[in-house]
Amino acid sequence: MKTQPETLLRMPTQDDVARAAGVSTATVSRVLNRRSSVRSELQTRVEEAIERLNYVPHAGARALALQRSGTLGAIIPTLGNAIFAEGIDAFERAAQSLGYTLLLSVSHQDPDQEQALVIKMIERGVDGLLLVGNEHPDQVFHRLERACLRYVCTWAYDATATAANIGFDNASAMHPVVDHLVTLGHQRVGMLAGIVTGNDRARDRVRGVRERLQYHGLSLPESHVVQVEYSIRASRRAFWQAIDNDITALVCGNDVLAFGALFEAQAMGLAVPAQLSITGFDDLDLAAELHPALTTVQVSAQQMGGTAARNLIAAVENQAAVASHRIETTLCVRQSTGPCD
Amino acid sequence: MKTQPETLLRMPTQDDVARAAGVSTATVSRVLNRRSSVRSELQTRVEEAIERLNYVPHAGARALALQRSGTLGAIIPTLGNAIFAEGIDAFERAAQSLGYTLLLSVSHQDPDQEQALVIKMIERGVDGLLLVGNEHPDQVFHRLERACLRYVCTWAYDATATAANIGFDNASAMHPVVDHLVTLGHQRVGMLAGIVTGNDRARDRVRGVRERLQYHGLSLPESHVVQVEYSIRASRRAFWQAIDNDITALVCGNDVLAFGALFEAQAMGLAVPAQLSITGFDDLDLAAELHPALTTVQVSAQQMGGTAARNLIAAVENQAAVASHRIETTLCVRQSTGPCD
DNA sequence: CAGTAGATTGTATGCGCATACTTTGGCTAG
DNA sequence: CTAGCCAAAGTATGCGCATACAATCTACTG
Repeated sequence: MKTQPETLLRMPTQDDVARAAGVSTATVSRVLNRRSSVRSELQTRVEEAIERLNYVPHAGARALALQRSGTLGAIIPTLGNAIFAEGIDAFERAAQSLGYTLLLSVSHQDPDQEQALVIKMIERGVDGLLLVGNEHPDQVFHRLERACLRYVCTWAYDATATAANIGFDNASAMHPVVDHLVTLGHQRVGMLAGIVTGNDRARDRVRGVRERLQYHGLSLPESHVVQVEYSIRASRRAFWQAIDNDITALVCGNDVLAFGALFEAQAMGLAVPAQLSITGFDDLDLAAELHPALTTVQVSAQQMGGTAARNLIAAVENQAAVASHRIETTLCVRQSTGPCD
Repeated sequence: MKTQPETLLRMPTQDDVARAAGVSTATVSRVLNRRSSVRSELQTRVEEAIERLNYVPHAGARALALQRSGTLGAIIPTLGNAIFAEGIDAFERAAQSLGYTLLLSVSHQDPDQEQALVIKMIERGVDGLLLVGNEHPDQVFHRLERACLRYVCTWAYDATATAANIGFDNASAMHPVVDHLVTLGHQRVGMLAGIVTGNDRARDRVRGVRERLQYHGLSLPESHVVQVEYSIRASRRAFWQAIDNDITALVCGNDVLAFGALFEAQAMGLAVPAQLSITGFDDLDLAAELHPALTTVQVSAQQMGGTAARNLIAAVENQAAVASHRIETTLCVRQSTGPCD
């Protein structure tokens, strides 16, 4: 008694549902999209058929007909950095709650790669795109504009940027750090920075430290800035180079670098903060738990990711421009900083 | 002299390219897909037109015509856990290098949510799907089978599982840990475990510890197992409850819990490992940097993610079943474990 | 009771692409 | 010199869905 026509050979389509429910495909579509009234009897008949057949609409076909995909894209430098993972987690959550799916790609800090990924995203027809930082190849912006694709640059806030920004001012976020150190009496400050090439956030943080030191009549010579790859290991190795110039305070471009500096200092018997003050940036969970707990700049990646998703989606759905948003940062003073000598 | 017909109103289509190059759409398609020979003169004419118009193929339409989307999906519990972030990073990288794009969703440990996300993934027409763990609602498996969708369960390896597994045996990975502790003379062992509900990995780790202790003639009573949410903070709070039963060694279900235990012990003046040995699981970067460095189980999330992507894609492209793969784990003995008293 | 606005439902079309099938043109073998 | 063949290009169709438009049916209004 095998009378199933075509089992498993093909995913059921709207047409199959229509036939099973004894209605037209238009009615099925209407039930699915609730954009038009359908007699409740037919409604349930269709719903039952959908259930029975395990029907699932085909997003590709939908995108083709609707000219919208219901997806949001994100291109980030890496997932290895906890702060990006956290931001993307929030971005995905907000997107999901508004019915959008996340397309995620990782550029590994390579501009060419990033450009290729942007094209991929356009192909995929994402409705909105999240990028990290304001520094991208011109071609990237051209293509995005050309495709009329809404996008937002995150992790940075620059009032003069042409792109929508959702983030914080990486330079001025460093000012309170410097103020804090100067108040504690520090005069010779060094910096363990992230790699600056192609990374406006890292560069702006260095700039912020330098400009604020100058404001206080101090300086941050190039020789006092050491660039390090993002890892505790690398940071530990670079630590000695960074404190070469008998410095009393070390500002780190992010928490991971600060962790490395702290561990290395402790391992070598350099007392923190008695002999050296150390600061971080990001306020990762770990920062508050260490001994001494790390003085650092807190920034809500959660809020940033969530806002980015919501603003992008609002822009898409209202045919409007993406709204920029400045995220606040806060200096968390803990025990890794103390008075100079 | 404005003679551009329809600028920016519409993305260019294959048709526009064909017209611009003076060929048919079929030829454009052939150039794009290189599946059939085209005279080199036409080839370049088409390529120039593509370049000139900034043409980008529409993935939705492509998926519709090809019945394949060129995307891989992944549904993970959270990105907040560094080890998942690392695994997904590798998964994405491998997928990207083979021409696939990643669709990522986060279930936040909610089975209903997960099921809804699986349906979303089917809608999106992903060619393959990565799940975490072997424990999922029946409906999830039914739907995946029904959709003839290749999928793989990661972070676990169970030879008896029906689904393809790419991961490690969470229970036996714990055996060397127990052996190590027993060799050091520990008799009373406690465990700080992850929340076990709906999490077969966490449960298997507890089981592994228990069965191995029994193998050594020891035991792990329920009262010696404390379940904790994944965070240093939560771990610190639960620490005292966990070592209540004058235990000499504390096995933690993951590194983050171990970090919390270690910090709390140190903060309260409990010497590690002199008074208490602590072990972790995952071997996060931080584990090796702490003082004392953490004895933990190393597992290559990198390898797991990469293998998952490659096996999924191979299965898709060869119309074959997904190959399971067992990942090795290694016990890294460091300084957080020592002889009992 | 005829007529009509309004509510439902059905029909037909196009979204952009890949490809089966068809046509064209250049060659070779007989 | 011509039938026959192969390569290259074009034509036409369908993938699954949403929706404009057409058709039908309902319930009132005058």
